[in-house]
Amino acid sequence: MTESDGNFDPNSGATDFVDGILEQWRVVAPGLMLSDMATLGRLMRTQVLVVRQLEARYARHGLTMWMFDVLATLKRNGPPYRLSPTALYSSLLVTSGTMTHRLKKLEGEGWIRRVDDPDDARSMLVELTEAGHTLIDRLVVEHLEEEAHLLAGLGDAERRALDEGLRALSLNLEHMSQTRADEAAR
Amino acid sequence: MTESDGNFDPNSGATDFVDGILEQWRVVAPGLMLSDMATLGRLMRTQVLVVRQLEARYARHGLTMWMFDVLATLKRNGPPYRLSPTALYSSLLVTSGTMTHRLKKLEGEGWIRRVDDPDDARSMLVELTEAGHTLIDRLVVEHLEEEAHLLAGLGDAERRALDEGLRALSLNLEHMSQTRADEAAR
DNA sequence: CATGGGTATCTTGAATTCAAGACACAAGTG
DNA sequence: CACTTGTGTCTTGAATTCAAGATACCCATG
Repeated sequence: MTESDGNFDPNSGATDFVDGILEQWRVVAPGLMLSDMATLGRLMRTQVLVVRQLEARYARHGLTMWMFDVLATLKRNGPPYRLSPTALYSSLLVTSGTMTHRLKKLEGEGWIRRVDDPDDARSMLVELTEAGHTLIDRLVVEHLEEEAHLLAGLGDAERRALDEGLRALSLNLEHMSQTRADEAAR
Repeated sequence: MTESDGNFDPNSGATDFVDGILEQWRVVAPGLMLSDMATLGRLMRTQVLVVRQLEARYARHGLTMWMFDVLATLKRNGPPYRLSPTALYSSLLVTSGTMTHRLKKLEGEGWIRRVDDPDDARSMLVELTEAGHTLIDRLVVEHLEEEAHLLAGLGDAERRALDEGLRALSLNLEHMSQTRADEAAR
């Protein structure tokens, strides 16, 4: 109970990396409201650690996370397993140029194929090849395994708190960027 | 209540982007355990959205997030506001090469300075300049403002769940990578 | 004090990403 | 139909990152 500011106390005994950071700030700049920094700092840090674990898993097959992301997006959209580059990069939060590059690589590996869009001469459609299907079907299982592994150490209450908290944040942020987009569109 | 699998239900009415993804998987590949994917998918996505907001804020001053990270690390460590490159890149989860590049840029802008370590001729020490102090003192306040803004839409319970959940995940992941590091060191 | 293993920093080259813009086609308006 | 505006994809150049290795120095051991 060494909380002297207006920050709330996340009970618990063990301290993580971010706790150390907060303690440093309290010394150097007393009086700052640090609880938001704590939460978002953990978001940043855990994201990096999760990415590292997942990347290590994909690397066993000579793959990277972005390859999984693209193939999984094509797969989960269902038959005919075909999407436009625009749909892909919008869904994955990257730019069109990034997607062009990714598709070139994936096509070179033989996991996707590009076909002309019959309804729009500007557009291409990207679809999974047979090899692509085989690959992503296997990878999804491994992906879920690895994710389960990453969360396996959490208790039931923690697991639930994490899910509810992230869900709330997700809805909040999506609402915010939606609002921003609407404003920009006027 | 359209939950047919063994996944638990995070109550609530509104659906976020990840809910849509899960629904697609349920159709294409029924029977998968998707709750872990949901949680970690939200972690990934919210991280990107948070980074975008913060970057936009730094950009007002012609800065980027990694600049803030380095300067803030130097500041919060307190007098004499001096750290080795190794301490910096370890703390920030980047490689030594990345830190070399960052320090070169920051030195060019006049926010840090490199001095020889009197105790170890292999080492340099990086310290904040006067300009660096002025800059980071101002930026920290803005940073906290922006973070508060990002979390402002959350209710009390959600806010607390997010914090506790991320804290548990953080401890769990740090423990995992610690274990891995120990094993590798044998 | 020689020497072998360990540490700290930097360099190099490749990969990935983005922003900005080029270009072609689409679609609505008059 | 002509024209303006919007959309979809790709190209280009710069920035950032990492992995791997080079180099210099530290330190414990004999």
